[in-house]
Amino acid sequence: MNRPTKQDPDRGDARTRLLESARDVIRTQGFAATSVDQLCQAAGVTKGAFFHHFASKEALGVAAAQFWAETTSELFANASYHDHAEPLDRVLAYIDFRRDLIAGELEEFTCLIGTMTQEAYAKYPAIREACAISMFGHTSTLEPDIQAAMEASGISGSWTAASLARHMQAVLQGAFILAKAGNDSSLAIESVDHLRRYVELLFKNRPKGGQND
Amino acid sequence: MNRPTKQDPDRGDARTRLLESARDVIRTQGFAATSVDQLCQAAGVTKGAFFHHFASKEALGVAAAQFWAETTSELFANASYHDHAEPLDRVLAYIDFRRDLIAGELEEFTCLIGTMTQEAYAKYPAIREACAISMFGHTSTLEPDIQAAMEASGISGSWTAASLARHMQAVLQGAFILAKAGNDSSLAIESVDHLRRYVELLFKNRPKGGQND
DNA sequence: TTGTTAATACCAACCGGTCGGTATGCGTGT
DNA sequence: ACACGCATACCGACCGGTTGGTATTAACAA
Repeated sequence: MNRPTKQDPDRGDARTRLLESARDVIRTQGFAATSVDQLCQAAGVTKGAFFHHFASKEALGVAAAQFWAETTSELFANASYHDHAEPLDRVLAYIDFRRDLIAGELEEFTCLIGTMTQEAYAKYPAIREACAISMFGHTSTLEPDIQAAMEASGISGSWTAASLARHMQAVLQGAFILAKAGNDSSLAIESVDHLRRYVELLFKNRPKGGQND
Repeated sequence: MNRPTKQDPDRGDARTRLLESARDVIRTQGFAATSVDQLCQAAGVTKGAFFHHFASKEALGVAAAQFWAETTSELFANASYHDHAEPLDRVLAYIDFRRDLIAGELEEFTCLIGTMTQEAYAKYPAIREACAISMFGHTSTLEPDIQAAMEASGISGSWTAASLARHMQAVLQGAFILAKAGNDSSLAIESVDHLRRYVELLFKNRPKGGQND
């Protein structure tokens, strides 16, 4: 149980454990259905510690979204889908990577951001904002590869690299919802497969150097 | 304020108003964040009336999902996208219809089922089940047109009509989440446009009578 | 090295208020 | 007469948040 130092001011042990617990519990139960007491029990800390680190339950939601953004961006930055020479291959490898992540229990692969967004967008604007930053921050990392693939294929259609990146995110989010509704992870994989086919079709049947749409 | 009669046993005035209020309030705030008192106030009834019609808050969630399924299936059954000779045109017209529904405020076009599924899938199995019936009940209505379009185009790929119908639903659900995160309905429209392009590409560049994938 | 001060991390008990749910009474249509 | 639809009043449990306080550490002076 190491304490933070002046060189590392924030980031106490209790704080991290609370954020990890928040990620796991909120992902399964949702934000509103999760009580502060439940979070404290899961993290093994007291309520006093909770409100020492977070001004409110909403503030924890914001911090959890940021924590999610940090940890997942690290995961994607270190992933091997970047190791392809062709930009289109990197995009397709990203989709394969996301597909492979869909394994095991629902609580382990679904997205905290998507779950919180639905509950928070009207009631907790600060959480919605943090979710937006996390979500669109991630999609923006996909844009360079998509853009390069478009240029390599001579595509200049009515859609942009940014919009395709966001659409890929939308498919994943929707896939998670269907998996939850049907309680079957293969429903999510199914949609990711359709997404991969879409990207393949987009870049395969291009008119050389012309308008695509 | 007409009361229900013995000839018209269910569907009392208070019950319907509660279900309509549940649809509107839960869609914006989520299920867990919505209190029974709030529902009663929105419907203009007392708590006694609430628990007269619904055994519990969870039972209201189930009834709200069924109510949603009834009203939306009526909307889709009467829509004009069925009035096309070619099955592929009916599928594309369905997508256009869904696209046109995305207008106005978020609370008016987003999906109650998708919202409730995220919160209920682990904590309220009965609600999850009701959401699954509503969601996949709707996607199954799309299958005949997709199947007919596949046969008309001689497509027999690695995907099925049912899976494409579910993928269309996934895109819509994900599009709603992105719209909520970015607080911008055009983010949803953008994804629906990608979905339309996918369906067009699927059926346009077919090998005549051969394997498509 | 040691004593002092200040800041931080954390705890246990508790607060007013709200939660989902219940018990019961009462007016109305049949 | 009486079943039904709903209102009023109320309950114990739990909610998010606050309180006063303690243990640990860093910073600095002697």
